[in-house]
Amino acid sequence: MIRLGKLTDYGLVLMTCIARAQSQDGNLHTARDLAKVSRLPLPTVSKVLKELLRSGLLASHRGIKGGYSLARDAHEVSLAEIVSALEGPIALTECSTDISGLCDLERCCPIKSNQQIISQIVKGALEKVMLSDLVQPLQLTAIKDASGKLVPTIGYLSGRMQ
Amino acid sequence: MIRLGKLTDYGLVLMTCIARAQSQDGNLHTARDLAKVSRLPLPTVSKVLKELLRSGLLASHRGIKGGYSLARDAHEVSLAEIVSALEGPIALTECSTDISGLCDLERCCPIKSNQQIISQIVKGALEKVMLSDLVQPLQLTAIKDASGKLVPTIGYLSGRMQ
DNA sequence: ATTAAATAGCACTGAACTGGTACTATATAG
DNA sequence: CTATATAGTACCAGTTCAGTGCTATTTAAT
Repeated sequence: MIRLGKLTDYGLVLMTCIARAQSQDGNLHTARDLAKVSRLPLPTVSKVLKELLRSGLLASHRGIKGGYSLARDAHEVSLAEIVSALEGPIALTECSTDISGLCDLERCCPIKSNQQIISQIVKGALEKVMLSDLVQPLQLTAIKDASGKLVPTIGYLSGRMQ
Repeated sequence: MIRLGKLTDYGLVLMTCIARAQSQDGNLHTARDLAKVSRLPLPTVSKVLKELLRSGLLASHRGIKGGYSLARDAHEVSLAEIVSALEGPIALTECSTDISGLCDLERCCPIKSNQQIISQIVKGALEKVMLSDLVQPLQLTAIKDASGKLVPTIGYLSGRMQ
């Protein structure tokens, strides 16, 4: 299984919660409130929010009446950014990053260039989905590429899905 | 970083090695030979090959003059299959699998259905790349979908890349 | 038949990573 | 000045993973 850490999962949930609430009241949201809404333990929520802040995806305000809010509009934040913020650069293997010296095979690895491309494919897929898309239900659809093959993509539902 | 275990990485390298060699001589390949070619430690290579065998991606022949070979043509094995064989079902989070009871939020998780779709996107991307594609260099290209957006995809190089 | 070489299938271990927690410092509204 | 919130760091425990070792089984060649 291609793993995404639990904290990243929480991050997606929290960002979605903030985006949902913010579209309604536009206020700041304390870690305490978000923990209650998301039903996640407060310390963990706090930790994740700090990470998201550090990456510039959230804005914060200290002191009493403080809290967190989205730094950008939900339409302008991709899943790739959220994942990168909590997991580091998106790459399927260490070899796929630009950092060298991580892999013994580096000199002669037969598939290095291909791996980078594979990572790019996955990254591209995540870049296509925006935070705003998570606020409302999505539907998986497919389009045909130049050669007639089906390419999975996403789109909004015209009716209700669930 | 979306992680793929080292063993899975090795699996991709080994499958590629076998596919490359097989297209030339068509013989069986012993774990020992593959370890030498891939420059990976023999015990680990052996372990990975056993896994790939168990998943039906490889065929084996015991005894002296034994070895491994591809169970299917390289054109008919997708990366998704290789990854699944070594990592389990492709899903970005446990929530995305069909197994229930793994997540406390299950009852009220606000983005469960979306997560399943996200996993599907990534899985779809991996299903589009076949083992045979790894044997020769790939190039990342982009096509336009119905709405005019660019969709990352892959294609062969007309010239030399490296 | 015997032997050598190869896969099959365990079970084990050491290390790294991750999720989670605690504590202290800092800022701010009232 | 105080209560409440974030900021930052450091730490701990559990789990997972890569890697190893050992034994059984199969098979070709002698």
